[in-house]
Amino acid sequence: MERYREIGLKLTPQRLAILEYLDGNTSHPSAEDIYSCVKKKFPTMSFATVYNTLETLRKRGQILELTIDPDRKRYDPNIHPHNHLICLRCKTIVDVDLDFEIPIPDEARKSFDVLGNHIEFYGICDKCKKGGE
Amino acid sequence: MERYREIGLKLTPQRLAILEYLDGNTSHPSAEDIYSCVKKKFPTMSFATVYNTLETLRKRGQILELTIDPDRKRYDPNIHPHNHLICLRCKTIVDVDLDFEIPIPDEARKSFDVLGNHIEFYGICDKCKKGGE
DNA sequence: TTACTTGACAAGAATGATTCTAATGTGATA
DNA sequence: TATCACATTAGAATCATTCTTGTCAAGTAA
Repeated sequence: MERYREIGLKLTPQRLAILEYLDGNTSHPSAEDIYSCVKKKFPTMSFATVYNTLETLRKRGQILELTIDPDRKRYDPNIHPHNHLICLRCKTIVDVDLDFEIPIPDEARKSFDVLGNHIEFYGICDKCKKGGE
Repeated sequence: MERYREIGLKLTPQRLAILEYLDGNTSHPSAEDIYSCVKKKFPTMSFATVYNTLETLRKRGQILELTIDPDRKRYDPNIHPHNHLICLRCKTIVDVDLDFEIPIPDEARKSFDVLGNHIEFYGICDKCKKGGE
């Protein structure tokens, strides 16, 4: 946790609660998920604090902002290169840790500095397969 | 264009204008982009019509809804399997047509019906590289 | 060609995620 | 322990998207 102070973050109780919630969390929570959980401990917690903290962490490369869910942004504290699989029905996201060798296409390199890539797998999870029509 | 009638779409002038705008369009427009262009021809065009039409096309597999842009949904009339590269600054999206063999990981298959995948490349485009700070 | 039916359209309100504002509070440092 | 830069709060504002309701028109069949 000290590493956060080292990158110039003030460690407020609210931030620590958010960091603790995120630490090791593989549920790819939304801002709302984080807010409603941390609010239990800090009833005066504001949505703005959640968004501010997430943005600060993102800018310092401590979390990933995922765009795979069409309804809302999702956040991932695992910053090692990995990929994701989302259920198109319930929007559950799971990690896909296999490492694929994706060559950066010349076509792309011509006019872009390509910084990275991310593979989105999509499908239907078991739960939705059984429950849903 | 007749193919749209065949899949049960009523071909209204508004829809034809939207379809014409999308046909061969590789700019990955947002709903706003589509609206503001088509509105020139149909000044009474409503946003709801754009969204309704896009949703109808999507449900029938005639367009792709892209989630790669964190700010808004983007639409792609090219439904052949392909990937995308986005500029993190200006959100320009270009097609990456190379076909990668992405094996569906067992880990994922265990608890999901995996239906497909999509690779997002991200970087900075030449224009932003020069213009931006 | 006409009338019918179903689905599409328009206008604007509503929703909901996210961002902004302005006033107040507080870690970290010296 | 005082200071200051930055964080927090509450609530308003924004903006993409969806919904509602009344009207209209494409496609079909007579």
